[in-house]
Amino acid sequence: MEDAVGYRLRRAQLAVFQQFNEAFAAKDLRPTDFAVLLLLSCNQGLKQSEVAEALGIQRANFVAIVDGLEEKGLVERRKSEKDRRVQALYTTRAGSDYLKELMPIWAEHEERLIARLGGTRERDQLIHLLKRLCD
Amino acid sequence: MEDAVGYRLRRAQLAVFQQFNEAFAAKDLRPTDFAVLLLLSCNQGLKQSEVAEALGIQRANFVAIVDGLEEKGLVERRKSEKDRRVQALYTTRAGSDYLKELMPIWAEHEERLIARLGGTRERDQLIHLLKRLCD
DNA sequence: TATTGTTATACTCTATAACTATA
DNA sequence: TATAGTTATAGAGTATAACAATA
Repeated sequence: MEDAVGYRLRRAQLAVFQQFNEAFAAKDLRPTDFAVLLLLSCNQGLKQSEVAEALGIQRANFVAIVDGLEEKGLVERRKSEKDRRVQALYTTRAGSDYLKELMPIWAEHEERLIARLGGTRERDQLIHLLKRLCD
Repeated sequence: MEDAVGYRLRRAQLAVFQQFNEAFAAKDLRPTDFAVLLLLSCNQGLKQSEVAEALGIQRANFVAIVDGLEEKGLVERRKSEKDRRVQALYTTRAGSDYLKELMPIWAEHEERLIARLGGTRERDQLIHLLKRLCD
């Protein structure tokens, strides 16, 4: 039981998300919001449904998340010219500025995790194994 | 982003829990229910709050879980003689019989995960790393 | 017909405070 | 006064179906 993969994953995820929330407490930002900003910053113009799928969120539930980020002025929806059905997502200037503030906090958060794991080698191993579970 | 520890943990947990639910679909059993049965089978008489804490569930939310298992006749609450405040939890005969049915399904589930990871060595590595994140 | 985004809705999970009975 | 279990409740998160606009 102690060594059940699912149980261990759940406990680890709980611990890591809690640490994330503590690190970002002053920023009023959920892990998902951060993930959207980070994803868009490297992939401007992704379709709304592409971002949702990339993060494992159903498109119906993703609407409110984008609404929130848009209200905060961090993200912008633009109707695609090629296909008028799709909303292409972009970070605003404010959004990318905000992300620049967040990156050091995130880097520190990841460093703390690496320290717990015992080093970057161990972190890489972990990521590798976690990816295998998702194929 | 692809390699953020928290993101990878979330995706992996989602995938593993989904596979668990598929494996146990015919059994009408959630991961948490199974965890309670398994934990009690090796630790009869644990306090309700001890089981809750062991599973990372708040005692207030754990009440309904025990209610459900008790209604199904799988688990039993007994007031402790030493301390009349505490509910000691035990699996019933039906509960341990049921668990015996579940164990092969669970074993198969874990085997599938081990296959994905590449072997038991990799599984042990993963468990080791996940435990480190929870200290 | 099929797809994208959306709305509405229900269900589960989680978090918090307050109550009770015991200690 | 403190603790174990309980209740109530509000807030997230998640799942599903149906609709409008567009393809």
